[in-house]
Amino acid sequence: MIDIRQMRYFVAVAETLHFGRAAERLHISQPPLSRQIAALERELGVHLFEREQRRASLTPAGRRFLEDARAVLMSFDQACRNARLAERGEIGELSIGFMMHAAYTSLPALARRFMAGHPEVHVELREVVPGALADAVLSGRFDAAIMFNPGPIKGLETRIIHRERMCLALHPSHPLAKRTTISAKQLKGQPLIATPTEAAPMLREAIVQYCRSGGFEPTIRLEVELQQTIVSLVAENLGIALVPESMGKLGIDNLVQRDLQAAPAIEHVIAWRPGNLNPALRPFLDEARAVQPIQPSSRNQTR
Amino acid sequence: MIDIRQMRYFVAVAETLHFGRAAERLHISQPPLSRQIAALERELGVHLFEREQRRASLTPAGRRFLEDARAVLMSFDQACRNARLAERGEIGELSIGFMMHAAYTSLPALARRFMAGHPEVHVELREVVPGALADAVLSGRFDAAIMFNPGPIKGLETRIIHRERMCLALHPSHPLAKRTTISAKQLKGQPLIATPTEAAPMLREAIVQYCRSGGFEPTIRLEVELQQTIVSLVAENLGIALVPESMGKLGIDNLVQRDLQAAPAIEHVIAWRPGNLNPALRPFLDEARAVQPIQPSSRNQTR
DNA sequence: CGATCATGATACCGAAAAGGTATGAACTGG
DNA sequence: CCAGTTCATACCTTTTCGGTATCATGATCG
Repeated sequence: MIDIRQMRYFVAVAETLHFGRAAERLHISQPPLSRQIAALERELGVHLFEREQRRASLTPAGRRFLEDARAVLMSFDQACRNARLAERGEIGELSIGFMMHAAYTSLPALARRFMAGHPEVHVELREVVPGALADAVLSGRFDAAIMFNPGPIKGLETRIIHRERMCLALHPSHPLAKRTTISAKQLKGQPLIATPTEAAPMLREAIVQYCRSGGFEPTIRLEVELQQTIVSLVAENLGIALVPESMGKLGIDNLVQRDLQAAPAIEHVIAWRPGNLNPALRPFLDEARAVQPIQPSSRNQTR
Repeated sequence: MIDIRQMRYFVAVAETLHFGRAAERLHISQPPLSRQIAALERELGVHLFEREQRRASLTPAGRRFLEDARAVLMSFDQACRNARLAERGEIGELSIGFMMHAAYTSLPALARRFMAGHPEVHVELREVVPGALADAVLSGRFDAAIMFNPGPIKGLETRIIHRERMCLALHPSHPLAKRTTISAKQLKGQPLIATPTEAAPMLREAIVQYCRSGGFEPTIRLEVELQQTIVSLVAENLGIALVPESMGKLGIDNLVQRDLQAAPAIEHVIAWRPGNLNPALRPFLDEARAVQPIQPSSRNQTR
């Protein structure tokens, strides 16, 4: 009968694609590992690895099984942890990743509500650059994360919890600061400050798209990872930036914000891995429902 | 080390609360089972059962573990099945439960779209009385179901896919048939035909609520399980009924529908068990997103 | 109240399975 | 063609599992 150990062995081999190193990682010797994998393939009736010429690789069925096996192992381990935590009355620990923008918008209310309602849960909040959040949730590093809406990602469930418009941040002395509303065309030729694609892909994409709607490719003069740095640089008059409106809450001197015509909106979502058995996750997501953005669906839903 | 077999044993004992019968179900004798459970408790460091005087019962931690263990076992078995299916190129089988109302509204488009995009998936569609759907999904009988919105249910994720108003169905000769719009008050004293609470709790609830808003308790003269029967009986002039507007699509003779003032709306949701590893489920849910009801959230979401 | 029954735990044994070492087979690369 | 790498096989030892027999405890009933 197939058991969880064989799954662990399989994942180790699938991740290293090397029986020797996988065995090392599992603290067993190589021959038993080979035998267990062979037994697993025999019992499943499925070829998981392609063994051609000293190089192991996954078959399509193996890739499928790797995905599932990872999820099963995480659930399995979490189930054991849950039992121990439940025994001690600590219903759980919850680790939430978020990007800086959330710290000024949806996160504070959400965290406050949840922690008030669940005092026995230890909550870990950790700020990370937006681009790293999806992977961190998938790998189990975080139980949930607040990030820009990345569209559908395999293995992630998301729900929109905040939506805000972008605006233009600039130095008070900047010529464009005289206007109340600025159109995309007027940005042509202006030196922009923005995050690199890796740090916040969706935000960067929104900025580029908006510029294209004005008929030009944006000139990104400076790339910096942190949003705080972007606005400080704008306040130093080193360029202008398209930022979410909530950045105004930073209260930075020598910085003004102006409306954009047909301003692009950017959505914050809460993302989690379905199948995550952390008992504290579900109530947290339920709280997140309550802080949903201004959109009729949240009024109409009875849930 | 804890393994999947011990989890299976635990679930069997937890479900029967009887070591002897659990052992029988597992096709082993009782002593090894006792030993495995004891080992599991020792390795977890958690008391799962309260053994007092010939009666085994679950501790709170045991209940928690039972829930998780069931989910883990389902995922585990599905992972093995997935591997076999993937090997054969049949990416999957998907079984969908639905209530009769969905057959005239959201289901046809959804099923057609999904099957067109996933010809290799074998889809099983099965009609069931609405009240049985939630349990059928939780038990794994169906991968997903289309039902009336039951509000939050532990272990179920739901998404609204259809919303329609209720209307009044009556025989053309009925006095109320002369009016175009009927208020709740005017229904007072009228003999209603409706489903019993067990068959369609949410529908029944909506009807009762609407009558109360008219200041009276409804008189349900006839209770029948099937919606088709309800409208036939109305066509036989045995009473009137509050039914979803889409029932008109049945095209029944001697039946007319009239608008209700402040008509209650009833929502259809698609429900599934998060953690269900069936590879065909995710694409099906994605298709379901596309047939979301007339509500801004579906227009605004980029996903 | 004592005999009997029901139920889970313990003791002990043989069988199955897991892991370890040594070694073989197949391929690579100089 | 030989050394090196990498996975598979052979064989042995240890562990673990399930089975039978039996015990301890509390319930049930005449």
